[in-house]
Amino acid sequence: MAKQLIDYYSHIGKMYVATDCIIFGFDSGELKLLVFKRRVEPNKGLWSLIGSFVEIDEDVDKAASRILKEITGISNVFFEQLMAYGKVERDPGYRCISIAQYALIRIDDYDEKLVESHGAFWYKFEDLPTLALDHNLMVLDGLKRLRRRAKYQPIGFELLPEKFTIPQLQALYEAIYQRKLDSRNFRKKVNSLNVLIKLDEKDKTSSKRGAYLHKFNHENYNKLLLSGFNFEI
Amino acid sequence: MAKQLIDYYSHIGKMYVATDCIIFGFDSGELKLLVFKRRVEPNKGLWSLIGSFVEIDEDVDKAASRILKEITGISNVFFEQLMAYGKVERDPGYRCISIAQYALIRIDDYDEKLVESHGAFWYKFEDLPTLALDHNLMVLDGLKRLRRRAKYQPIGFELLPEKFTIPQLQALYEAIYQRKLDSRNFRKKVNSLNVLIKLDEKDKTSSKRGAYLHKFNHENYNKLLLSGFNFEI
DNA sequence: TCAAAAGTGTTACAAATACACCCATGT
DNA sequence: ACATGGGTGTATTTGTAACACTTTTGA
Repeated sequence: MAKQLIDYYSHIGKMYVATDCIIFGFDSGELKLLVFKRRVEPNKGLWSLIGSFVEIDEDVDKAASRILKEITGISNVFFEQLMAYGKVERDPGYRCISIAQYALIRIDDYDEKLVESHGAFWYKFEDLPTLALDHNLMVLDGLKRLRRRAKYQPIGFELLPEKFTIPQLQALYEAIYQRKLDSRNFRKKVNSLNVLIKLDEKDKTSSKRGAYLHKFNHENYNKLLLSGFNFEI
Repeated sequence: MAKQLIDYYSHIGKMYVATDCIIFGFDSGELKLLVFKRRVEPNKGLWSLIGSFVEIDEDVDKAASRILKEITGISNVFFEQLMAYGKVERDPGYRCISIAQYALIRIDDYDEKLVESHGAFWYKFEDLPTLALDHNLMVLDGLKRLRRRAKYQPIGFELLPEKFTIPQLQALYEAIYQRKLDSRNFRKKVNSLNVLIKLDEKDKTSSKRGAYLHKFNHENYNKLLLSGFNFEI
């Protein structure tokens, strides 16, 4: 089949494969999405996700790493494939299948200049504008996945800076689920996981009293990932 | 970008897109997978999933429907995209990205002749042989997804015939999770969902006493799908 | 009459939820 | 001194898990 089909698409056109990144961030207590002014047709000028064609000698996930590195300057951004979008008419220009990835970023971390030089903007999730092509659909699917995933992996933690406070963590989960959580129950749950190390420092940026900073116990965190885990809140 | 890139891949080779189907079935109390003797290179003669290239003017999910229809003779097989597999070296012949789909079949339903004429075989899940390319990986990922999905959607029901008994339903879940379940707890849970209608008929194929047949209350079932749902067992 | 699967309830334990007040500090 | 967000404990409810016997009937 390989040989007969090496020119499978030649008489009818070409198949393109791209990958697009749904980049979630968390800042000022709000869930945000990184979007870009589109510089190419179709839909030039619209906001869109950032993406790229997949090179012929490049793994799909490598392509996503490459994009994320280019945009954020960080080379170990957490990301995971969402799914492929393969409707014929999804891109009016030509036949292009896009593999959507969702990525979680610690907004503190990323190189702000790089982001700005790419015409990017962090949109609050609720205020998201119409995006190019089928990108709004991708984003909705991405959020659904994020929510589901957050229940059986401590995935939300990927969105926080190295050191963070419990109220910040709670605000993150409130942003993901779009509802208020009870702080006592939340703390109880988080503590029971045994993955946080309380530091002696306080963060006073959001209150006079200050909240204790915490960091990860990566060892326990990894154990937790393996043993399967439930963060139903 | 569309115009500059219309020949993006021309100097280096072509990008192929295929879709492969992980077809789960359930029969004689066991979870099974439909596999095929591969008739084409690479890996000719090995068992493999059934798949096809995606036509240039064909939606990816339409391609999957087409394959499933061809093989099983059924046109409304339940299936869902798993994810795209995009490693460069996944197919040694040429660059081909495959979008894996997982499908659930009521083994009673399908056209047995069609399946046989395609060189297909229902393998017991535990006895699965080495499959072509990265298909074993796809299958493992597919099972993981099936298990996770079965917890928040009554997806397992798709694998059963129109009329089925509670013990059959339980055996199905036991096959999916590969562990014994307590029949009293199982029945309690199933009943609490309010999606089954008990019929007056009995199925006596597996016991002298016979077990009551049930069918779906599709209305309640759909409500359940929407309201989010928990089938932790 | 017996073998084999179907069907049925209760108790113990664990987890989720609901709920309200004092604390520390900068202004 | 007061406003603001941080931090803490208990009681109730809900759901999960463990557990064993009786029923039906064809062979």
